[in-house]
Amino acid sequence: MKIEEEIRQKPFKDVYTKAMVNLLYTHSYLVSRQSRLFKPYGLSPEQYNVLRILRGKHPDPTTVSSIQDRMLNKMSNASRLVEKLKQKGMVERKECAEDRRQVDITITDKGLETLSRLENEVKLFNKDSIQLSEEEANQLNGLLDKLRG
Amino acid sequence: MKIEEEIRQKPFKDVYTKAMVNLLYTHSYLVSRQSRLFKPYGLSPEQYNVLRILRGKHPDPTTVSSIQDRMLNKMSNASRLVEKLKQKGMVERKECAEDRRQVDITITDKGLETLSRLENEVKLFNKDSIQLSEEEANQLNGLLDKLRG
DNA sequence: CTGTAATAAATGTATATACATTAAATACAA
DNA sequence: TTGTATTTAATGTATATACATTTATTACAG
Repeated sequence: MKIEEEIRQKPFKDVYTKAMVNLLYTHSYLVSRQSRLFKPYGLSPEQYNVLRILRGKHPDPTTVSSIQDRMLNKMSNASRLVEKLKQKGMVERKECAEDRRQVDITITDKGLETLSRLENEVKLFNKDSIQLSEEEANQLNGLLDKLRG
Repeated sequence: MKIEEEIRQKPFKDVYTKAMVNLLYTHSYLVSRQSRLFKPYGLSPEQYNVLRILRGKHPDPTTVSSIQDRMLNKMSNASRLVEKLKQKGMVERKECAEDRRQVDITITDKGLETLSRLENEVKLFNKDSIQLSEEEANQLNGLLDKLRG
């Protein structure tokens, strides 16, 4: 459905304002769905993302600041997200030997199992949530990459 | 920059997962910028959006549920956002005569003035934040509308 | 070496999202 | 008309974002 109908608004005067609103609205649509997907696993979308970052380095650890760097939301708070995951037994934390300011985070077996149980479901979910052909999805990726300048 | 570089990740195996991550990342990029834009005016991005909804109906009032309906984030909480705007003197609240369950919200002169001071700046901001040609921005809007099914 | 700057992580606070529950008013079927 | 269901708004709680500040450690200029 066109964005103007979805939020019951009169047509936008300029295409950039419309694109901004459209991006915000589409994001909300996707994240609401994601929350429902992850809920049965006791994870939020951001916690899931942190687990994926950690799996990418496993069995090597990742420092908190390196997690922050790779997070989708740069303004988020890796320190607190890691704490939540630790409470769930999905990550381990230990002081970094070479630089005692840093903290090494490693994903646990439980974390890896949770990711693996989610893997297929997430893949289907992503395809199902994005009602585009592969070619259109590629186009979208190109436009988003360009958009950010 | 390509999304894989921005979050230092290996290439995505499927285009839908890449599009999902790209949308989440681009949203975060835009909202972080928006927060900085609105901050000097004492508004959050969502509060600004609610003010715009109210201006669309002004001088008629809008009920809380109608605001909720038009919000970009359907899971948000119009009731609490209205309360914040009321504390800033930008909206008025009064019981609806025909249906006493409902509450009529009206934007105040102060709210209208704030929007009007922001108008040009926001327009420039949107164009500046979305580094696309008009044609590309139209394409993006089409893809986002289609994506949501 | 010493002191200052820079860096890493944690923490504090305000706002917002996600979702469940409650309270009041209204609609509507029996 | 009465009782049940529905609707509207408010509220409670957990999580996350945005940003400032603090604390500990390391880097590095003098």
